[in-house]
Amino acid sequence: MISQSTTADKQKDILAAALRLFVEFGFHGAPTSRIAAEAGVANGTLFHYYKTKEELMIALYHDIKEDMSGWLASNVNEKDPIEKRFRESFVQSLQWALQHRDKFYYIQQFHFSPHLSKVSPQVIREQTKFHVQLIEEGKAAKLLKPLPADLVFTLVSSHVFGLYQYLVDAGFSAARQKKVISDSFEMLWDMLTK
Amino acid sequence: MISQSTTADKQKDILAAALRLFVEFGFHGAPTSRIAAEAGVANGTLFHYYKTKEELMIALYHDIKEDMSGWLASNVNEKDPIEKRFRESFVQSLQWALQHRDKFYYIQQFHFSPHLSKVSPQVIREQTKFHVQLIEEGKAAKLLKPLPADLVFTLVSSHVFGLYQYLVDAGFSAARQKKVISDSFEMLWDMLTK
DNA sequence: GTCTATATCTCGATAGAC
DNA sequence: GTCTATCGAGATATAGAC
Repeated sequence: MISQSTTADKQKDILAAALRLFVEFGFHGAPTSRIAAEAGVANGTLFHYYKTKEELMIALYHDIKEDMSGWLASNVNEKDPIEKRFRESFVQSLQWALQHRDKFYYIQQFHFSPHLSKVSPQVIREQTKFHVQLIEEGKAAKLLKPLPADLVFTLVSSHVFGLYQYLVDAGFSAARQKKVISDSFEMLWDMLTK
Repeated sequence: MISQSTTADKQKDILAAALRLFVEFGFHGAPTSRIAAEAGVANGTLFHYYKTKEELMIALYHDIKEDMSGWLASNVNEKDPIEKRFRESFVQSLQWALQHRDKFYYIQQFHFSPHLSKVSPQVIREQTKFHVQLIEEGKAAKLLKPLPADLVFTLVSSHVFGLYQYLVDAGFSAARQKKVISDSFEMLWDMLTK
């Protein structure tokens, strides 16, 4: 019988504590001792799961990336027409980010750190595949302008990042937020298609 | 007579070494001892100019920001019509970034770190004033769509960041690069005006 | 797998001569 | 202002009992 422990999953606790502390204090200001303490595990336990602090940082990065991909996979319907999938990818990325601000912040923090270089480009490429394929489809269907897919991907991503920052700073109501997201997508779509 | 020492300016050396090491190894991986060594000054000298490591990080941030502002101020002509100034701000921001990659990277690294919170929002606001005013002007002249200036600023900034990343990854020739920047601005401009 | 205890080291920061 | 010398604290990581 497979062990289905009802006790706390220490590994998840460690990742959760690491997320909280890295976001609040940065990689520099969050010692492993404190991460272990806040996760409610012994110091040695942390190093049992992650051989080094950096390994923990990278594992956390991957964990969050998976979370994000899973959300998109289950909120974007592969049967929908291209434009709808495009719109949903955009909207749902923003929704996920707004509902997981710590995680989204961590991704950015990690991305602009020397630790990113420890993640193989291969793996990073893999993560964008979903989006790049959608863009290629859009180009093939003559919906999108004939721009390099990488450029389109970059511009869309930036649009998401920028809009996210704007919405966080503005602190709108949920309804207003939805409207701004929708309008912004329209602008982006026009830019890429007309 | 004002002292015009011809000997090395230690403070500048420290900032230059800090930039190099922070970019390569991150805040966590760049000890003050090594920064001092690489700057060719004694450990104590570093702490004479900057009381703490964080103070050094913040000073470096401001130093780079000033550099960037200075570049824009001297490359965007206040007498030009709005659209030209808009375009020049965009193009020159990218040119500066591409020619000062370390500095641009540092700004981003700092921006997504908890240390940013040590810089007063007042000061950050001040840094965007130049751009926001230009946007307000564009709105008043009915050139730009009637969108919130903060939103426009955010979208333009993101566009610059994204395009920068694309160009760095692509490694085009100078001529090709110029063309992509120009075309991208056209797309952005259409999005914000039509 | 998990804990306690601890080794080893390095870092940021200070003191004080020059 | 600049240097040498050094302190004390706290960091990552390991060893070994349970």
